[in-house]
Order: sequence, then structure tokens, then C-alpha cells
Amino acid sequence: MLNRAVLLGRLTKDPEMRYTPSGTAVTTFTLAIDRRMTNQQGERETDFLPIVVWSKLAELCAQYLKKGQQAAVEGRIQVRNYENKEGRRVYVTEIVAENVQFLSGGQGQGGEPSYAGGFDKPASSFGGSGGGGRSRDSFNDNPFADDQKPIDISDDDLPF
Amino acid sequence: MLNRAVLLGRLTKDPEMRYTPSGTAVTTFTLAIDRRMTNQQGERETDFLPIVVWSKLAELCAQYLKKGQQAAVEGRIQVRNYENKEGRRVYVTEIVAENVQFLSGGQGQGGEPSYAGGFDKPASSFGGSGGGGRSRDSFNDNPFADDQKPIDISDDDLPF
Amino acid sequence: MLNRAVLLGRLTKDPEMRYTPSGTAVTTFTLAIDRRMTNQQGERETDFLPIVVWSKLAELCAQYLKKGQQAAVEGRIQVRNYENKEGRRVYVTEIVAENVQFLSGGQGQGGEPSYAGGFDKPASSFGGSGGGGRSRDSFNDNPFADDQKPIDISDDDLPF
Amino acid sequence: MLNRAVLLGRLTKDPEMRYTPSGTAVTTFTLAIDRRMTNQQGERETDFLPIVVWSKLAELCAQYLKKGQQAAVEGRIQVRNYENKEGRRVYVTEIVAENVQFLSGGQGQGGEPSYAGGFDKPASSFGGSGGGGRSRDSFNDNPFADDQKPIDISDDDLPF
DNA sequence: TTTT
DNA sequence: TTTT
Repeated sequence: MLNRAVLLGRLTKDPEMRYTPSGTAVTTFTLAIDRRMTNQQGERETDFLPIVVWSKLAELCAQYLKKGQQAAVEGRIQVRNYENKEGRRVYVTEIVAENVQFLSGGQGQGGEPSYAGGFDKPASSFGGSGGGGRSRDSFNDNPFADDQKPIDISDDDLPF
Repeated sequence: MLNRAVLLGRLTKDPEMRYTPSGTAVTTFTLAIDRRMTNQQGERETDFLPIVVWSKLAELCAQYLKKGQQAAVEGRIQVRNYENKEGRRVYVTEIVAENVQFLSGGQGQGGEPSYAGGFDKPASSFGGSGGGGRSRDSFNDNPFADDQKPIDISDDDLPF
Repeated sequence: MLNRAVLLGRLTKDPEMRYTPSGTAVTTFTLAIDRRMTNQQGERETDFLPIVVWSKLAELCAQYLKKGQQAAVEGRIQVRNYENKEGRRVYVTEIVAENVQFLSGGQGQGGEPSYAGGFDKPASSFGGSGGGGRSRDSFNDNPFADDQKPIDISDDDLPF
Repeated sequence: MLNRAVLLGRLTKDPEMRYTPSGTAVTTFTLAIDRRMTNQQGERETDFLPIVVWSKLAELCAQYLKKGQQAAVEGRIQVRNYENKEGRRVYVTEIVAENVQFLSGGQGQGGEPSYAGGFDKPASSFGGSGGGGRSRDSFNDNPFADDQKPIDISDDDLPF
């Protein structure tokens, strides 16, 4: 059903990129988004929202985004849950980015603000390595991001 | 900064409405949002997203929404954190609804699909009780929802 | 860059589906969206927004949507311009839908509210006819909807 | 009903601010939004979307936004129609901004990227002048932007 | 923990 | 746990 989020904030740290066993890139970062508006009195409040990016877009984010920079993120809200070491079920809410807009505004790395759209290339350069069975990368068969399946990734695979 | 979410799903239960000590209505419910699309094979996956609604809109939601019904919600993503009984800091992500669209589709309570916009009346019917100091309800002075401040509500006040 | 619209309204008529010469389905309809909110006095005001849908999603919309039904549309705002018969340049603003949610609520055609996501199948069933040159359908090579190119469709091709 | 747009682009010119007879500020500008994404071949395509801003937010936009700067706009899509000099009914689609995020990135006016939220002050500083009857400014009674009524503004009032 |  |  309909599940859409659009965010604009600053990275609290450099992004972290990892690869799933099958070779898909996954990048995560946190966006700090001020709740208060300009010229408003009162203590500033901030929401810190975790962002997850997959595939080619993950590599672009890892390459171009830096701590302190502004970015606009478009995606869907996802609730993952897993069992932690103490056997408790933990729920994690994060935004799965389908598009990311790089806005400079960091500490001088300057450059052109630019856009990294979702899945603009077949993304077939990823994975590889082979391995039998239905590869986890098979979600690339359907490049529409809503169809990504980080779901059946075992706990060890999780890069965050 | 920019923080916007638009969701469409079904209520997993009837909404729950409570009042803060100062008399502001707060309604909460969970929206079940299927990730999979129509005619797509494979097991269905669902995100369960907690929704919070304040003030007059809270009362309308409590009155008209029922378990199983469809609703469209527009708002912002918020991360609350509090210390639980074990002294651990717990983070809760929820969507603070500014607009809610009632879509029937439940088990026959029928009626007209209708809309409950944000703060369409001065909402002055709330609170009251008076008392000195800056009332927690003072956020009603600025009816623009981004300005709501559930933030400084003490733990005991929290209705969920 | 970022260009996102989310709409929820009712179809003013049954959708119209046509095919481009190369065989891509294009469906158009208008969504009536009330500006006023429930329980608000005053004359109701309505925006009528033209929606365009391509490819497999176009076929699903043509098949399942009917006049009077509610639908949620997610897409981007596009401004097309063309020269009309009098030699005047005309600008048309429309929403290119990437996802459509079917919500019943029409005059009893009932059925399951369902979702038609963007590009969930390779959509390779379209087009055909072959022919040389760069087929207009080649946008299907990149299934991400932002990449669709209705732009270079000649005036005669336009199905609306 | 639900009608939400989120845009990120660059101003094609400096904004233009005018006042309605009753003293409400109205600012208009056009946002150029590239359709193509970074690193994609092919001619760049751009949508030019007209933005309308009212009240205090209009003044902030006129003051801080300049040609070439980036801005994020959140609002609703509106279709106005009026009769032109030749007696033809003309339809104008524009985005009524409820929030605007100023992102630098122009030609060096630098400064802090900042946010101008909707209606954060009662905006009562506008209008004035008095005059009998229901002032056009009365929409300020309900500061929620969905409630703005540019609709009954006569043609002469239109600042664009 | 969940809705259809 | 955090960004400006």
C-alpha cells in the first residue's frame, strides 16, 4: 500500500557501506532533521532518522555523502525486527531510500549538488561471485525499489 | 527541516484515546501497510506503523476509525526516547499525523469516507482547567502541527 | 531532482486507455480532490488533477478503476508543452503516476481494494511490433519511473 | 482529501512579492526541477513548476530566496481557472507552498541554509487597514494552510 | 502483538 | 550516540 517519506536533513556521520554475502552494497547513515523552524524561539529539537540504501545508490551515497552534509531522501518507512542476544525481539524503524539528493552545505567539499536516482543502471555490476540457489541479489530482477527484499537476510548478513 | 510521510493502511485495532493532564486529547493506533503489490507472488510482508494524533483530530479519529478500516495519514516521523523501568533508554519511532483521511472498507460500518484535516477549528475547546504558567496546551496557540510539542510531556503524561 | 506528489481523490470519469504506435499502454483519468475538510462549512472547492499512467500499470488502471471510485496516486508533477492548431504553445500540467492504489467506494463495484505498483513485472509484454531505430518503448530498459520519456512522443502519438 | 507535493529545485528568477488589496503578502516564483538523475546520459529535461506562497512565509521567501538558489517546497497542487482577455477560460496549475526550505547553492549569497515553516506566528501583522465585511485576510483565523482561500480573489487582485 |  |  502507500508508504512514502520525504526527508531533508544533515548526516550525523560519514555513511557506512557494507556488502551482503552475495555482493549487494548496503549503505547506512543517520539524518538529523530539526523540528523547529527558522526564527522560532525555544530549544531546538531534532529527529535522528536512520536511512538504508541498497545497490548502486548505496555506492554513490558512500562515495559522495559526508558527515555534516545536507541530503534529501525519498523512500518508504520500514520496521525490521530481529531477536537480540538476550532473546528479546527488537524493532528497528528505518527509511529505505529510493532516491537521494546530494546537497552540499558540508565543510567545503563543495562540488555540484547532484542527484542519485534509484536504479538508473541495471545494477548488474553487483554481486556476481555466483553461488547456487536463488541469490539474494535476485531482487535486482525487479529494480523497482519497493520490491527490495532485505527481509530474508539472516542476522549475520545485516550490516547495521 | 523537511520531514513528511504519507501512509495508507488498515488499523490493526480500534484507536485508543487518552487525555493529557491539561486536557489535550491524544489518540494512537497502528497502521498495517502491505509492502507487496497486487498480483505479486510471494508471501505478503507488512509494516506496522504507530500513529499519534493530537487535539481535535485525535477526537475525530477515536470517534470514526475502527479496527480493519482503511485510513490515509499525512504527518512527520518522530523519534521519541525515554528511560524504561530497567533504566534503559528506549527509542520509539512514530508518525505524528497532521491529517487523516477516513476510508471505509472495514466490516460494514459503512458511512461516507471523509476527511479530518488538521486543526480546522481553533481547537479552543480543549484544555481549559486554566492554571498558571505556560500550559502544555499552549501549543494550540500555534495550530500548525509541526509546532506541536509532545516533547516536554513527562513520562506519566504519556498516554501510550 | 526531488519531485513527488501523493494524491487521494475520486475519478471524474472512467479512465481512457490508448496505445502508442509502438504498443505502450497509456491511461489517463482525472482525480477530483476536495480541498475542504469534513465538517467544515462553506462551499466545497475541488481541484481536478489529470493523471497519466504508463505501461502495465496503465492496463491495470483501465481495467479496475471506474468513475466515482477513490484512488490514491503517487508520482511526479510534469509540465508538458506542445504547439496547438493555432500555433500557440500550450502547457499541460499532469501527474505521472508511478503507483496507484485502488480504493473501492464507487457505486458498488465492490471488490478488494488493491494495489498496483510500478513496474512489478519486466513489462516486456508491451511494445512488440518491432521496427527499427530506438523504440519508444526503450524506456522500459530502465524501469525506474522517473526515467520514462513521454517527452519525445510526437504530437500524433499523444493519446490525450 | 489528500493532496501533497514535495519539490526540490532551483529558482529560475528572483521571487516576486505583491500584496492583495487587504494587505496579505503573496510571493511567486518558478522552480526548475531536473528530471534526469546524476550521471545519466541524454539531454537533460526540466520541469518548471510555479510556486505560490502566502502571508508571512511569502515575505520570508521574497527576502531570502534569489535566482539560482535551491529550495525545497512542500505544499499542495492547485488548479486555478480564470477567464482571460479573449474570454477564454485558462487553467493554471501551481503549488501552494506551506513550507519552504532555503538551501544555499546560489551564486555566493551564502548564508545559513534555513527553514521557513508555515504560519509560525499568528501573522496578524498583515492586512490591517481595516475595512468592513469579511476581510480576505480572514483565512488567517485558521492558519492551517489547507484552509487558505485564494479562490475568491478577483482577477485584479491576482499578483501573477 | 497486529489489518484485509 | 549524533548534524548545523
